[in-house]
Amino acid sequence: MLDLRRLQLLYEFAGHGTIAATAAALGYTPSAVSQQLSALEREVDAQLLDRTARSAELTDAGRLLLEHAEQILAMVEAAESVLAAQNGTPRGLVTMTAFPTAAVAFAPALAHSLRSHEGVQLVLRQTTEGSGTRQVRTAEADISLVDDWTGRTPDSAAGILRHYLLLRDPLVLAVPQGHRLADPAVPVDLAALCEESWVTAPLGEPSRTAIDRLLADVDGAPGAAWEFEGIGTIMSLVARGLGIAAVPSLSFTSAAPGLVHRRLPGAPVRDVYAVVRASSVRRPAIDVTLTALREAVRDVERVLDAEIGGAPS
Amino acid sequence: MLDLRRLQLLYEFAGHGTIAATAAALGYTPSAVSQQLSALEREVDAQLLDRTARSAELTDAGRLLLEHAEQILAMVEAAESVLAAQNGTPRGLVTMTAFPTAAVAFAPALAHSLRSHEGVQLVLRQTTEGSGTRQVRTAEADISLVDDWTGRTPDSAAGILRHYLLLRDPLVLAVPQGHRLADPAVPVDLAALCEESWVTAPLGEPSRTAIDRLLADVDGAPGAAWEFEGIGTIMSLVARGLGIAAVPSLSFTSAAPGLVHRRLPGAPVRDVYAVVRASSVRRPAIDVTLTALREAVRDVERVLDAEIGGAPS
DNA sequence: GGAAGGCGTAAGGTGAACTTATGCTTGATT
DNA sequence: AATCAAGCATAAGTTCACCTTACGCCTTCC
Repeated sequence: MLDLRRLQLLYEFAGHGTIAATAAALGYTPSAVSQQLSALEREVDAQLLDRTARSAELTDAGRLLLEHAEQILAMVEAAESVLAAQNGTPRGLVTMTAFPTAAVAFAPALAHSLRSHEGVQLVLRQTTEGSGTRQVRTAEADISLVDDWTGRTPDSAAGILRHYLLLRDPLVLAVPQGHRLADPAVPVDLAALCEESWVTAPLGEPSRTAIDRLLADVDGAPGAAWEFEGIGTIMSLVARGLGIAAVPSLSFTSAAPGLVHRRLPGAPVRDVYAVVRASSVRRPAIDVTLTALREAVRDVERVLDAEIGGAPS
Repeated sequence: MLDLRRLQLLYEFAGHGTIAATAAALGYTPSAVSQQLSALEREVDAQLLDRTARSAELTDAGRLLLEHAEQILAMVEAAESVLAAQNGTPRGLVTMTAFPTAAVAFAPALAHSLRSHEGVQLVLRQTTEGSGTRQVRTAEADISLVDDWTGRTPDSAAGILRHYLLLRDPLVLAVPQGHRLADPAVPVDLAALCEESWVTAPLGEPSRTAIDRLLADVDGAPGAAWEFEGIGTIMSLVARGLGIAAVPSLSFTSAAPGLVHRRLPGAPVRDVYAVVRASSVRRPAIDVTLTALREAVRDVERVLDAEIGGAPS
């Protein structure tokens, strides 16, 4: 293994021309320089200097090594300065997963908020139902956006995980334009809703369970004519007049035109959390991503407020 | 100044994932690795590892430094292997100067002989009258080809310089095709030559002095109708029938067609030397160039022999 | 022909780096 | 729940590399 200090010495020697001058320039004795250059020669097993009684100059091999040394030293210097320059500024790869609605809802605002941090590279991936927390635990992801319909504050697994509440996302009614309920003047009556044609998520999905519960409170059930997977599919079918649906308000960030939303009295609300390992909270890149996430949430809330009217309680 | 061994340690750590495994792989104790990585952190003044009680992993800064370290280490390795690979094989820049005739005469054969030494880069430059030796002394050139009409062996300046006799180059007669003297059967009579029309170099040039001396021996002088500078010019004028000329035989390596040569009885001969600093003889690149030069001389002699017939005495 | 300047080697001291020893924390196993 | 094993950090000691001092050799300049 070559020694950088000796390469530096070779470089300085090439600049000064004599061992004595090199030593003087670096604050060493000539003897030290001579010994170190000899050691360098032993290391590369080649004669680097042509030594006479009163002078020493580079051989061809010395010049060859010098060329490489200059490149290497320049690269080392570059590495040092790069590291010094962005000491403290966040940087690195952040892997984030999110349930589908959140992924599409926050992605644009997130990208915008992170644009000022050039060194931070974000990978955003959709998760299937409920695997987000596991992914954070196993370090498959650094951050995961998860939703919770129970309203209980999640346990943070003995301090390993940390949960940040991002927003509360109520179920709202989606109706096609021109529908009777699209008129804001018409009150939303839960009991009457049961008579409508519904487009719903399959049984077992949290949002389906939530609307079933709500209507069960008034002793009804959605006229579940159509069951489809995927909020996007459901919304587009509603827009085409197939029926009405109950969807989380977040879905309206990417709603097709021709859709009207109505607030549902007493509607269930889901809590949207960011899950992070406690150990990675200190990482500047994670920290920056989390604040960017909160910014993105504010952006989304502002858009939803303007569209749906009135912040979700 | 960063330390390469520590960068290597960082690199190995990144590959093994744990300090203990890194230590085991390199034959160190875990303590040593831990201490050295800590030292590296102090050097760059940044936290490179996220250390917990039972694990340690790279931070973003660590990964950043790792990227640079990989490049640097690769470059160092390349430098080492390059130096090792051509240890002993000649290499480097060789600067050679030569009086004009020799430069054009030897250049092609030299280029051919040096083709097998990829690392040797030759710069060949023409010199003006008599400056070759000075250029070698002052290290403006490594080798210089000089000519000497005196026949004395040159002094080597107290061992600093070294002279190698390359060839003896006689003055020959150049006549145009169709000229009376172009017939080999016609004997060359010095006294009769004085009646010819001559193309000569200007007074003071060694070749001019030489022919003047030769003809003075028979109480004559060239009918110097035309004086021109440059052997090439003179030869081409002779080829066009302007007159005859006496030129060193070397000039015929690049003679225009339509020229015939005749040997001059008792013609002066110049000695062509290669001058080198004694200190640089040991340089492999110089050594290789000198042997290539001798090869080139043999090539040129062979060509001249075939053309002029009979080696110059 | 000294004197000076430059280079190399020998010997000695200092500091860095590695080892050994020890303790702490965490995750797994019984 | 307790013990064990694994991994990391720190403290102290030892070894070795590197720098200095001292000295000799050679060349060059006055």
